[in-house]
Amino acid sequence: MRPTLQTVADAIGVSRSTVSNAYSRPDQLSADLRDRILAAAAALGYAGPDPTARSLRKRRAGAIGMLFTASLSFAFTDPYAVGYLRGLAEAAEQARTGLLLLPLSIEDDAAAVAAVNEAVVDGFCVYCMPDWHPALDALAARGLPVVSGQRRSSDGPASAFVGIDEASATRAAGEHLMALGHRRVAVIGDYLSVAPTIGPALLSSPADVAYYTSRERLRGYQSAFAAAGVEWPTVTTVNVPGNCRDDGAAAAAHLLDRAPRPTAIAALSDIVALGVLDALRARGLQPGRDVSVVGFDDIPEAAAENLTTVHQPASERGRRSGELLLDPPADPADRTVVLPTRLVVRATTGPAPS
Amino acid sequence: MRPTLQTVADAIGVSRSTVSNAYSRPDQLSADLRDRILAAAAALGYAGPDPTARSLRKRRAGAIGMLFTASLSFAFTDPYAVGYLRGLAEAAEQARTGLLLLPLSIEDDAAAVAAVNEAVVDGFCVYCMPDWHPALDALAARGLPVVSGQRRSSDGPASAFVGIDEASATRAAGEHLMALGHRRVAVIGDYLSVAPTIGPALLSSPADVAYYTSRERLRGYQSAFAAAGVEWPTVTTVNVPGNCRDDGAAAAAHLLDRAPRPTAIAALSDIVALGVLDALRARGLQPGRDVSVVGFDDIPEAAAENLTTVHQPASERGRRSGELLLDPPADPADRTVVLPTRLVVRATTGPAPS
DNA sequence: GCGGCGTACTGTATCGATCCAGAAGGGTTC
DNA sequence: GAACCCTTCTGGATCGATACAGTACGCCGC
Repeated sequence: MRPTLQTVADAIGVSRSTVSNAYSRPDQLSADLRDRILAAAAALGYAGPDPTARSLRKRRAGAIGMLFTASLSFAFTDPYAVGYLRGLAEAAEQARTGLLLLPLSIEDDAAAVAAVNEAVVDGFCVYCMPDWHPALDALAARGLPVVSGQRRSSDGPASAFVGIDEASATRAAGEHLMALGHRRVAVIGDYLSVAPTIGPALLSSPADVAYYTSRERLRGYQSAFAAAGVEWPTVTTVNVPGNCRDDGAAAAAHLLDRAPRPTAIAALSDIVALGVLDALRARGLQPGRDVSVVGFDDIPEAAAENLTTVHQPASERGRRSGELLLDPPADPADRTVVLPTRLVVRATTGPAPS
Repeated sequence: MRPTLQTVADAIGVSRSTVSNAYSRPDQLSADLRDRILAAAAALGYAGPDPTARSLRKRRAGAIGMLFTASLSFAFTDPYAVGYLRGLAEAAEQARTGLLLLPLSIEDDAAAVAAVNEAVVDGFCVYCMPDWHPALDALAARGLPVVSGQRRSSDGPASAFVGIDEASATRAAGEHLMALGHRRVAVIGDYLSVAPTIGPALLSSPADVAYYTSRERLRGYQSAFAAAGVEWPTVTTVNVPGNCRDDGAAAAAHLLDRAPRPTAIAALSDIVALGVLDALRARGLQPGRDVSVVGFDDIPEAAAENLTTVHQPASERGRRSGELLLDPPADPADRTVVLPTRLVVRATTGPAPS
């Protein structure tokens, strides 16, 4: 049997509490006794207080949980998500806190709920989860502090927000397209339709989208387009099941292989936008001349491929989220952080072809 | 006060055990009673059994710990590490297990040890840690299963290995350089000298390096060079404090700004090799013609920049590590997995200039 | 009518620590 | 030398659950 505090205590004839103090409160006992205790512990192969038991008694887990888009492994394929994670990890590291990534299998909601309920953490960060996901309800039920990047009507008072103004970010991008004279436009994004398939989303309104980030970004485009007289029903929306390059290319095919093709394509993420660029090149079309393309996020690859996009501070978003979670400000007003975004115009947007 | 099992039990006059069974073993009580219990729990705001207490009693944490190079946030800047993490996350997800990233501050060893001792996990994965790091001793003391990518003399019997044959991987790369006629060669890597500074490492032998991965990779180069008559003392070694592009460029400067400069530079990672390429370009030198450069890892950027490198399967390494940790094979022989590597010759190596 | 059996639920022990009120002992103060 | 303090250590209560042996009871067979 593995040794416990009691084992060590018995070995040298002191009380359990004293051994505990030897580890956790060295000022509570003489240096001499402490040395003897640690020596005895080493001899017995006792590695120090059991973290689980300690967590139970201290009511502190020493870790924060991270709830991520769909599949956990997927998070590591998106450079933007990696940037966010880096920031979050920085904050956790600073506070000497672990970072628990939760397995959220997309097919199995019950497993996701179980993951939330079994997580030994002091709080949660939520990032890019569809609004309807049952894990979010489970999370609210646990009553732990939550920092989210998406507002949700049912958010409790313990919930904080760190994010950007998604709608005004895409409004700027939309105005850019309108100013260039584009009138036949399309938008590609994930969670636009319920079914996880590549194809037209047939959205009567952005409000129908059940995923905060996509919904808000669509709203921004909608208002920019409307201001230039381009009404929503004339805008083609295409859904992608995953936020990845291949899906972006496949979705673009739906738009490019029909006439008349749109003169501008707005993707709700850079990864998807890069896929659109692939599709253009495959058809001998030049981005920015034949078809304009806008992304979102400004990941490193976007600069490398000269993609016009909306910049948002990925790692800072993660870092601020972590800080807010680990050290919540007393004033509720400080629990909402809106970070700045900016339109980065590069080579993939240009005047609409006449 | 937050409700507990007892609160719910008292509310409807059953025992604590029965409420526990309602959640964990539904077959142990009538469906009717179970419904009443869950209803009462919902009314009281009880979100289900406390994960910490459950972990203590069940002797299972439901998470695996990850010990990473130096700083946690740093891990997310290296595409190879991200690939490894993706694989590990995949395995964890499959097993419905969380992934706890531990904060290993590089300046503060005591904090790192504390992080290991306080981690509520069922096992650990170790990746890219210097051999001497005290956290590794703390880890061994905890007696939990460990899967490591580096062999260490003090590894316990519970320890498994998933990795590559580092030395033979670099031997292949070294032979490639020798076959191209290079005789004045240099190696850049991290942990080559004790001090975390950019500069010559002054290594009398690879055996002096206290970091498994770098040591083995150097050994491979040493043997390839020696076979071609290039003795170790004539090889220049340069240390980089961090595994990043800028450090690689700065280290290359030490080699390129003196005469005679080496005709080939081997970097122990792609990230550093890409920095070397930057330094070459900054001096108007052409990689593969004026100076040959070899990397290690074969990250996506390596292909994009046509870097000759050694491919190793990043995410598979992570995935196999996770699988081995979560489902340890009975036969100790199966606890060692050596994955294949392969030299990928691209444009940054060429015949030695005469 | 009684043993045997299965189902539904109870109650105590236990997981491995920390908290905290209090006791023992030595030294200081007046 | 009584009162007081400080340091050092103790022991019972507690954190919130699960394990497991045991009880109560209905039902079946004979």
